[in-house]
Amino acid sequence: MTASRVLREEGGYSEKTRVKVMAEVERLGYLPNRIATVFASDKRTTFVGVSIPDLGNEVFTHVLEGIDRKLVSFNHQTVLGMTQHALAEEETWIETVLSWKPAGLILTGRAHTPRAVQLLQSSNIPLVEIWDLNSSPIDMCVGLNHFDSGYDMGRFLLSKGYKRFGYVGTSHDAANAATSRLNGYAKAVEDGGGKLSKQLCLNDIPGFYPGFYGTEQLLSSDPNVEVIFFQNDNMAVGAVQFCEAQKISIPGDIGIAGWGELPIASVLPYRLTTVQANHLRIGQLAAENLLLKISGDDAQDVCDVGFRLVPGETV
Amino acid sequence: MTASRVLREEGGYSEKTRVKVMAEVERLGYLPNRIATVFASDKRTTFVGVSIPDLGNEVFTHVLEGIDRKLVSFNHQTVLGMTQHALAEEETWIETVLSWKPAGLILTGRAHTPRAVQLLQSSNIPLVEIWDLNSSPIDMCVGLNHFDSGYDMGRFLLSKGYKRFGYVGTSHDAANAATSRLNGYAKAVEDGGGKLSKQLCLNDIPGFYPGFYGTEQLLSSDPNVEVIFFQNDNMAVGAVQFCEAQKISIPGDIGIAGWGELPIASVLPYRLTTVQANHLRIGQLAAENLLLKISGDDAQDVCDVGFRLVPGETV
DNA sequence: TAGTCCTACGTTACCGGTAACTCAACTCCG
DNA sequence: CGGAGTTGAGTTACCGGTAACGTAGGACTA
Repeated sequence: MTASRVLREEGGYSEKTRVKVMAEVERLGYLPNRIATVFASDKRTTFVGVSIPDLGNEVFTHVLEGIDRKLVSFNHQTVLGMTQHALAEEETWIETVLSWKPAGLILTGRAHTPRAVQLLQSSNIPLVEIWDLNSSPIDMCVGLNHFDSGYDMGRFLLSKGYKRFGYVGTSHDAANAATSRLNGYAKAVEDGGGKLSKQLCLNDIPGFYPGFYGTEQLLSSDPNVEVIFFQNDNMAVGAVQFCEAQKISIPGDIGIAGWGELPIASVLPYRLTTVQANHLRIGQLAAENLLLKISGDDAQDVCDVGFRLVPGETV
Repeated sequence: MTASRVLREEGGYSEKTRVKVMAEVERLGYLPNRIATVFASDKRTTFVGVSIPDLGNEVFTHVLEGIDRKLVSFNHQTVLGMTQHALAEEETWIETVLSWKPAGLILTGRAHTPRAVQLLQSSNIPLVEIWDLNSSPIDMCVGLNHFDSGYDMGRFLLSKGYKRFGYVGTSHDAANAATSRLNGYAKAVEDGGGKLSKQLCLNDIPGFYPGFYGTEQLLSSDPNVEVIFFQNDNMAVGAVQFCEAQKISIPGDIGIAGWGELPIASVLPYRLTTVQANHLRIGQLAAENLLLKISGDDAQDVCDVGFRLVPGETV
């Protein structure tokens, strides 16, 4: 018991005893069994479950990095969950992770199975839903309004005089955030009297090459599209490469817009039209708020990190 | 006790009892406490600690994805550790993770602090060191020979007639694997009578933009360099963009070579000279071998996944 | 029919910490 | 100098599972 007190620096022991205990620790190469600690006092582990749709989508690696950096600096560990965009997978993962008594959870997306919601509520664990803003989260929420960002992009493109619009995305869509963007975009186009003449949902990750062949597909099925909004910047860059290869002039023949301001954008010879979203910041804020709740402090329930439309030279 | 047996499907109970137990489980919304299980029978958790240098380096997100996919399909969970390329950070992380009784560990890199090695050995936990091949691993190893890949690139570039060589990398270097490549490259250049006239180590992540400004720095300090080998493809693409912006012809004025065959390469209008390494495969193999050891089976101690030099049009 | 085995279920102790309590010795004060 | 408070250390019970063992009663066998 005295050794336990010394190791927890809880006080109630003399310096002489402390030295003796530490000497034994050293001699035995003693490593505490944290499992026993959690078990004993019905505490939680220092694990934080973090579910993201997948790592193939560059956007989420930035979010994850923001989360992990913050968690580590407060002595917590990230337990990864890749849900592959399937709510059923998420539910299974939540159940597993909860059985390990995590300190908290961070979930990407606001949609969950009813049973998952029930598990989360009854577990009473601090929880942050990230990515898509949710004004009534289960517990807390950090994100941005994807619908609005799509709507703003639609209005911006309309203001540039475009009439026939296209969209290319993938099924790798975090909790339908990209679909929200598409919906906002479609609404703006409709409100402004334009026509969303073609939209494509590829069964692929939203990377460079899907942007490349997605553009090819879209243009071959509807050559009259004047501007294409992509799920993210990497896809848009793939599109730009396709157009260059095909001698299609940008923005002369076609306009290209991306989303997310990914690293590739920084080395292009022109400014890509895109929406800037601070992915790292979402991760950091989510982890910060979670840590506040974990340590019993108050945290803001809903955090809107916002977005910024970047008018570029590709439209 | 009977309930415990039913839930573990261990046998030794009647169908009638099983139904009764399951009904109670349902009624109470009972979730087993896995912490108690681990504690009780001195078993291990289903966590696998995975340390990678950082997520900003795209290469490792692929490795991580390979690992996690495999682990999840065998009911294990990934506990992330970003060591930020610091052995001291790794040691701290190892100590923390070990105290949670993980089923196994996967570490990026072969260099560890002496204390870390001692902790790992005495914990007697299945362990895979990945990335750089190590013929005498602590336990197991999956990777490729980075020195050789650099050497081969050096020889290949020599065979193309280059005399003055450059290198641009970053300090974000997984366990000095990139440094091994540089050493191999330098050796080849020396052996072949060329001159490694300038090498740069940027304090940044090995991404597009560092490739861009790294090229600028290198060329301004030594304009006579004829070919540059980059830490990875993303940096090389940044370099290509820099050269296009400056109207420097590739491969006419300068040769560019990357490493790793990253996704961006698939949409470029020319084939980038690079080394192909199957990152996803490294992750999968590492997880596979680890799971074998965890379940008590034999696993290959050293796995060389190899590499393949891709002669492109940029040299 | 007695002895043996098997099945289904129950009992006990234990894993390694810690909360809550007890207690001796020492300090401090009016 | 006696009673109250403080300090450092020890004792006990408990967290929620499971290993190991115990046992009643039915089936099977010699």
